[in-house]
Amino acid sequence: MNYWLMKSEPTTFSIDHLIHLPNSTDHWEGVRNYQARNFMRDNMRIGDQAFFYHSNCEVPGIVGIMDIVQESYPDFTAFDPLSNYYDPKSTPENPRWFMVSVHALQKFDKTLSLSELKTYPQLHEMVLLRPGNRLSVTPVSKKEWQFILALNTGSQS
DNA sequence: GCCAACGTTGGC
DNA sequence: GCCAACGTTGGC
Repeated sequence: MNYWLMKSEPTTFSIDHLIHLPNSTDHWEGVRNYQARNFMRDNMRIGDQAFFYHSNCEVPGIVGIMDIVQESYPDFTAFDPLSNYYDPKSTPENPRWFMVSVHALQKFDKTLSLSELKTYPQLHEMVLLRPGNRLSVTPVSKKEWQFILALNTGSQS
């Protein structure tokens, strides 16, 4: 099983949005970066788990946990001229962008902030924390995953 | 809202 | 295939 971190701007799509959908499940739309796409398309498997990360907001950080419930399929928002994610170069015959389906497992009581994550030497190698990293989908090592989960023991909802 | 870092585009 | 110009991301 692999572990991931997936970013979303909460004003666009937050963990609360996800939790309140039927089955707390939705497609993860709008990834328009090749490296992030490749992680989703080539490496994500059903049962993998991912941190839900809020970016570009007051307190950026990890806000909960998801699991992958459907492996990659074409991101249909790319086909919709009315979508913010429309890309005329992606067609149903030859899709360029892909999405997975995610399911919320848990929301943390409190955001595990980026600034706190940066204080732990155990996390210094995290892809998220690498200088200049902007990838919206990044791998998380098993050790990093377990360390972060342990930080939240006792503060889960 | 600023801006550094990075990715993409497109002329040549 | 180089690389300058431009657009985007996302912390601050």
